[in-house]
Amino acid sequence: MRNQRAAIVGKKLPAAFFRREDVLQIGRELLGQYLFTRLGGARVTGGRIVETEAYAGATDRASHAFGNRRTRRTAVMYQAGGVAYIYLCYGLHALFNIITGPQDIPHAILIRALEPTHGIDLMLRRRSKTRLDRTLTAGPGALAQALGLRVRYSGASLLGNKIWLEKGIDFHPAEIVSTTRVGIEYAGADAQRPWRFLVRGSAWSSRAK
DNA sequence: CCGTCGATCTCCT
DNA sequence: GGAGATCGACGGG
Repeated sequence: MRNQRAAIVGKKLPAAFFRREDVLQIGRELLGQYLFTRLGGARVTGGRIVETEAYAGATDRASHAFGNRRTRRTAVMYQAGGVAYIYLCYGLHALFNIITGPQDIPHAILIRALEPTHGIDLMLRRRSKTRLDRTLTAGPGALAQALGLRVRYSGASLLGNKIWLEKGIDFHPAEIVSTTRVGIEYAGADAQRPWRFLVRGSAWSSRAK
């Protein structure tokens, strides 16, 4: 009942959504879905996802879990889908990922941008901004900061009432752009895979090169 | 508008 | 010792 009450705009995405094997398909389907947080207080913050990147676990050179590498940082990637993987990038920025697939399959989806819809004033405060524009939540580091997502929440369930997803828009394939992922030039042939997904024409996407 | 650069944690060589 | 799933400040055109 508590979880029902936590829903803001629609039904929560269930464990079965996250535990499917096809990380590329989930990466596409996450576009248009709502991501919400209620962290450090009563206020809900979030919006509709407009940009994702899929990381295909053991076989993907761009993945932290390539070759089934296990470190303290990446241990949560091996849990069953539906938990957060949050790590520190360049020593500064928390990057938020959704772990997908069955247990021991370390698939992850990086959430790169969203269209803010809820708790915009609190997100502005977390980002030390006064005006709402695309820089509030465009780019994975900016998005995580706006939502209050810190490394300490890595491993948190996405099925509870602190961090969760809800049903939003389902886009037609023609409304989705797929292109190469950002910042993984070291990944050889995997750097060329079109595993970054964007809502076509969205004004809220990152402009990373 | 664009390119450059510093910040500074985790993991790898 | 070096690089990285980044961002924002700064200086030049």
